[in-house]
Amino acid sequence: MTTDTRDSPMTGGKLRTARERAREDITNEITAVARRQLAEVGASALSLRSVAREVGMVSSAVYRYFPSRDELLTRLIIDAYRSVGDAARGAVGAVATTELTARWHAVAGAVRQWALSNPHEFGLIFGTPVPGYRAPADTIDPAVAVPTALLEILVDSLARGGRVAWRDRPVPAVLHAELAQLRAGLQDVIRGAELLDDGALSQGLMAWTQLIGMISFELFGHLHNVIADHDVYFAHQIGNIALDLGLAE
Amino acid sequence: MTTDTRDSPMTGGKLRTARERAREDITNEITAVARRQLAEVGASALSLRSVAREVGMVSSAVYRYFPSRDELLTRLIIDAYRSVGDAARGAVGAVATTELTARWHAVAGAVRQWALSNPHEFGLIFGTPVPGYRAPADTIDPAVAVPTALLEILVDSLARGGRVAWRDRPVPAVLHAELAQLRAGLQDVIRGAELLDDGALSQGLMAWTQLIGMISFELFGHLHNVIADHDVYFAHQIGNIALDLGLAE
DNA sequence: CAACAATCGAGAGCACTGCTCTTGACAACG
DNA sequence: CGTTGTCAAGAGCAGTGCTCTCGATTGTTG
Repeated sequence: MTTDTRDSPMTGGKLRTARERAREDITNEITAVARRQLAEVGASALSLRSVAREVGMVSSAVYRYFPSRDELLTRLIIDAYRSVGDAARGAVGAVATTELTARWHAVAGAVRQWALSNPHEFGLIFGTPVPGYRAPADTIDPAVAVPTALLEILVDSLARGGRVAWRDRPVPAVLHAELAQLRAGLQDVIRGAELLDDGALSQGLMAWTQLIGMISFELFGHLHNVIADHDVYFAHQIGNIALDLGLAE
Repeated sequence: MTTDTRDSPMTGGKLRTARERAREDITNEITAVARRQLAEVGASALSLRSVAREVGMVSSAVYRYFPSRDELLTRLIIDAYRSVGDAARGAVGAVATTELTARWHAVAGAVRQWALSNPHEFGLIFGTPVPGYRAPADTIDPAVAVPTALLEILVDSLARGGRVAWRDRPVPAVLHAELAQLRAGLQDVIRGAELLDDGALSQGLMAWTQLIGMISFELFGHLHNVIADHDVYFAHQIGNIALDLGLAE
């Protein structure tokens, strides 16, 4: 991505000499330092001035690159989504495609391990939203990586004859319509998404909620005085969820 | 509670004239104003100075009543737990004890409605923990109200012959021991807690996680571009969870 | 009742924050 | 070469949590 120099549609294109390249470098350095400090002190205590100090600039100079602290946080949110998405994809890739239960455990465990290793980043994206939180236009793309990885497993399972735990409940019409729309949107990103009938899609969303919910409980201290060995508890519950999803052997 | 004057064991007992009574009044007023501002601007933007201003004091005076901002927040956390616990108990009390599914829907809906009405308080207790977060010594008591209400329903169901959705999975020994300890602790607060076998207790914890997880997703914006009609989605998933719990008819 | 001790509200002050504005230096482009 | 746009630096503003000091009020005790 550094070789190509022509092919400039209009404004961007080739890296416009020092200025433009320096700007990108410095922007990256600021976000890198910010990410480091975020991991250390958490989002609420992250100080733009402190980041500037570590980078070696004065605080007002940072505003040339980020219009506000919230925009910096938004950038960190995007990075965090990308990071956890990469972790999930990497874990899935290390397991045979046909080993559905193993894949489910792999992605769930990878997300949890990522969260345990980066608690403040997890809190940033799954905890209380920051007040001046940026519109999710740029965030939605990387945010869907984890649920996509989950639903892909479910789709593969359905394709191989797996059936979600049956519930003899009618799906309300309005929910049916919503799920249909969601399924249509998923077709662009998941091959075979049409296999996700209402029950499967609901259960898939539920599994995603359960995964993040369990990690949140563990990380935010709600398992205190409830469960001490989080590892085995998590693994067991994740196994139960796999049964709910009816992952095909 | 204002009539009695004797009966002082040693230090506290009767309200020790003006000083002590004024102190309690002012403490309550500060927390009341803080709670109001919390609901308005959220925890991260809650300013001790702003609270002091609204109360009519100077900021340093507030420190006579709360040693730090974090202690004020801790107090608000306790209040929030109490508030949501009251909401849950109130909802449960309005439903016939034998209507287990209705009770489950009632408490789940009550918690969600409370969260929608008090999003910042929900974020305070179930979102990213505040950095200087106080030891949970005072918070555990009111924090168990909601899960207790849930497990009580499950216990009643088991007593009436209900059976949690069966999963043919062995429970690891260490988890079995943990659940036994948890069950022992629950005996003090839930009559019949011994009916909660490992599977039921696991599923009960899972239901609690699902409930809070779903509300978190809704409130923190993770259902954006996923599900638009949160009401029907929530109700449907809560109904599915009821089936998992095997609530007896 | 008077003297002492504890408590309280107010004010000043410190170090810090996000953010704005101005100033002077440098690079890019005509 | 000169003009224009970008940049880092500094000063400054309003706000924050928190500490300390200082009178004033209240409670307790000799």
